[in-house]
Amino acid sequence: MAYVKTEVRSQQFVEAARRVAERDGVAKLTLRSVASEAGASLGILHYTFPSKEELLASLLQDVIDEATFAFRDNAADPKDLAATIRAGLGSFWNGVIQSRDQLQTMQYELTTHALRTEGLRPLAREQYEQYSGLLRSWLVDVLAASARTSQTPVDVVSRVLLAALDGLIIQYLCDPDPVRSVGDLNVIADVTVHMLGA
Amino acid sequence: MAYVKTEVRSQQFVEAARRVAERDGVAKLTLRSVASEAGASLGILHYTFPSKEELLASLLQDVIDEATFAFRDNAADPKDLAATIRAGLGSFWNGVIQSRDQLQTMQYELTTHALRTEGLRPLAREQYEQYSGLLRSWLVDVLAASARTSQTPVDVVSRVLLAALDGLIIQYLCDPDPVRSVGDLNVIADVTVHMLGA
DNA sequence: AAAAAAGTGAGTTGGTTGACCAACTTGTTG
DNA sequence: CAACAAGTTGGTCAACCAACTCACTTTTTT
Repeated sequence: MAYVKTEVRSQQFVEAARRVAERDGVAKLTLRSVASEAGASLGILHYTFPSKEELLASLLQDVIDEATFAFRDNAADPKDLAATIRAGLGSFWNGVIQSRDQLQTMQYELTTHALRTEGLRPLAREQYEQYSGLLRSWLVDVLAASARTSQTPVDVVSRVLLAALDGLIIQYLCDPDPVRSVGDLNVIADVTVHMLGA
Repeated sequence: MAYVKTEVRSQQFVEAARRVAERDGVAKLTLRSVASEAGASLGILHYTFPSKEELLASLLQDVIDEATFAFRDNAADPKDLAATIRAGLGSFWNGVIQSRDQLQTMQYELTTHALRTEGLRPLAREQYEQYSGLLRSWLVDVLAASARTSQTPVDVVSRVLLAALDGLIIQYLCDPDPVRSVGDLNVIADVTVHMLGA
């Protein structure tokens, strides 16, 4: 095993942990499985992450940091706010459908695990603050592009929108029907426009 | 341990399993912990449920069967559909807030577990069909009371509403702020009325 | 060249887990 | 009431697990 700075090694382990958690589930993530996945010895894992909880905290943080909804790709049309919203949500949903289900499942597993683990609970909160924050800034941009202000507070809209998308993902995981989910998504888009007050 | 029919024993174990899963998390639900919780020996548990998966299937089925949103308590006001919706969702949300968080957390744990377990996956689907079905029939009743028809297909409305509520629950679990959540809920109520086409 | 950092691999401790079984007790039935 | 089915018991099993130690080697830094 090559000699690299702990910082780098740490990142490698986090990536290995992510693969394991995604493939086998958070419940089956053990230090051994992670070490094996990373092709490293158990000793060095323990050297890098003194405890399993610290590894999981880093994994969750990594998942949080990575979250960047692919909204910005679509240029905001100043004239048609509704179309911009629809396009943004559409490209987001494409990402969800294309990413294998296991990634989404892992996120819920991580969240519930964090809720059950005293030391990780703040991260669960941070996770959702990050998500709604991303949606919020997207909405702010979209509104700015069409020189409007929202009727409902943007904070509220972003949280409700996040909630709807979150629930839609769960339903999609339980019954992966692309047609149905896209139909539901369009209604969510309409409803979002309505909240913004069009 | 008294001799009782397997059917009864089975129900006792499911109840014990529910208590354990709720209190300690699905991950910590072991045959031993369930047997101990039920005050029974490990052997009789294994006799009643030949495998852990069968026990979990029964538990999930039990959770599904139990689901009855407390909507019907509020009489539908034929004149004010919006108020009826708001009242219904409000009483539902009261139930969520009053029920210890752990019950909700357990439901997500059960769902993700079912998604990861080949034999249980159909139950995850059934779970969400049941939930959206309950919302659907409530909406149908509410609409009927005010002699209206929905602009958006009721199936779609019930799924989107379910999604929003589901997501709201997760956010509430991660950051239990009653004031914020009730504010968000009211927006969801408005949006629901909008979907129905008022 | 010395010190510090990174990595190794084997081993220990003290557990938990799901599955399984032989023997036993109780209930039921012919 | 004998026989059989149903229910119950305590214990065994092999596998796995997290956490940690330790003596040691290799690499990097100073």
